[in-house]
Amino acid sequence: MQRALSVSRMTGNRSTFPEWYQAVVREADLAENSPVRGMMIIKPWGYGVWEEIQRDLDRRIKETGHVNAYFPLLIPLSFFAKEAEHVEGFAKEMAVVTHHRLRAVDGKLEVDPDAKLEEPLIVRPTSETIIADAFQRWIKSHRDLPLLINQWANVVRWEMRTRLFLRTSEFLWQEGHTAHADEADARAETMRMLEVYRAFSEETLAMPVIAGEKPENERFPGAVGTFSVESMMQDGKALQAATSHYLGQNFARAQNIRFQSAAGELEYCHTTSWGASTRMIGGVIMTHGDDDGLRLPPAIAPRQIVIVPILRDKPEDAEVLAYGEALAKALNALSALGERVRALLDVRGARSADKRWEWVRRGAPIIVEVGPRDAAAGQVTYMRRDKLRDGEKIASHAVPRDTFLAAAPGILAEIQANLYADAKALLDSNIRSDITSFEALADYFGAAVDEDEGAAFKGWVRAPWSRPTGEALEAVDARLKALKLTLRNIPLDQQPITGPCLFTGEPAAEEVLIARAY
RNA sequence: CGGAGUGUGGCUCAGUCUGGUAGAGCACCGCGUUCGGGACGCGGGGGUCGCAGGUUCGAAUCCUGCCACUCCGACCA
Repeated sequence: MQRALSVSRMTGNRSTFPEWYQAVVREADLAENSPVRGMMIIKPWGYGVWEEIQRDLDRRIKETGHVNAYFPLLIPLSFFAKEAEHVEGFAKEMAVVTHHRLRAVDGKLEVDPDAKLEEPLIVRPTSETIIADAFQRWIKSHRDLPLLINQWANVVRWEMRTRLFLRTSEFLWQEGHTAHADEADARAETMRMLEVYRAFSEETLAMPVIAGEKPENERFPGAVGTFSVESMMQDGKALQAATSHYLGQNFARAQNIRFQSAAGELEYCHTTSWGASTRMIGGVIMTHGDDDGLRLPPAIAPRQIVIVPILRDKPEDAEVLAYGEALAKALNALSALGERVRALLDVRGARSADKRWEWVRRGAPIIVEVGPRDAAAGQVTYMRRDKLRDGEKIASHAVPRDTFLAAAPGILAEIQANLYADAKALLDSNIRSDITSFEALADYFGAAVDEDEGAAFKGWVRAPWSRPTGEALEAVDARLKALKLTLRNIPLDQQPITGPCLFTGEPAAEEVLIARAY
């Protein structure tokens, strides 16, 4: 039997995992590269997934008291200079607009030197500075606080090396920006949104994560504290799925965001920012995909149930189509996972077998076939994308139509839960906390760092450490880098410390998560 | 920006070493037989062989330069 993908993700050869990933993106019709280097075209099925992600995450953001607004795409260069670490962190990847007009010379367009901008404009890599500028004007009194704003937008970061969804020069995201009267309130906000991301990742994306604080060398430029949710991909590498930052008063001081307190004093606000992007789609692919293509959690599947009619260019086709239409209508009237079921009757003129496999590759959670026999018997034949195969055989189930209608919402919920359980099992069984020395760490991940090193799957390590800072932390980072490892985060959910610091031998303060990362 | 590799119909590639009328499979279009587990037959459409120069009677093939893409690093959501 021919398989959906020409490459398998689990061949034991590490270099094929990226190939498998690319094959899924292509075969599932999610996105493709564009004429502009590093910028992707998100195709309708991929964008449909993003719309479901937006819808669910937007609801969670609003339920926690935030409102949406929109700020400009272009930011005056001088705004970035106001926060030293911030500009330093983004300087190397900013796209700059310097002119506002072209002119035609000998039939060719060129930049008009007379149209040079007084001040260059930056295509936003993130919007802290332009939003801070607005906050500075909006906030006068403690009664204006907290100010809780979210923006859905695109941003541009001129990346050297890009990968569809995981790292593109332009990406779509939401960025939350809030201002508070004091540190405690701002820190509570930072943690509240981290929890929103945790819940969203696990409940909606079916992607288990470990939430924690980033070590200081991994902080967002300009932040006092950065927190992340980290997810384990099927090759064992970690993906930072979302981040939440406590910015202290850094941006408030840089851009003069002040309020008059109840006591009449002028005080600087404490601000936060937090974001999640189209990268999460890459995470979903690498968490749930298999050798037949994508498997979508029902919560974010643009179509949760796809009905493929078995047609034969015969009079009985009309009956099959009518049967299918009625079934789609009945399914769309149901609710599952807290919202309306999204079902589709695929009436395109392609062969049934081709359509069926296309939906398998795209990851539709339930694929239903209705043919003359089903129509006559009042039944449906369906297959579940989470359990597509029984060995080499496709596992399909024929049940009475009413039975299926009654069961469908439950099956969708079960698929959602199954995908999560599988990913959770991978995560839980691949975090080692029995590594007690740096040598053992190097041993586990393999001292060799050449090309063909990673034959075996390597998970993550939780290890005690003394939370070094400054140069001591840089030294730790350098030692890890030699092993292609990074500090992911310091899990909020700490386990008992098992020994001294893995790096310094000093008494350990807490556990840190170590992994190879995207 | 470094290292490696690849550029030939939409896709995957052969052909390049050894210069001599541009090919295959898949996909696409038409007709027919099929269709309930990734169909088959017959017929068709589609490529200035990444770009620019050079060598040659003749270049996908040899030479020079450039460009793009992929993978691996550095950077990062």
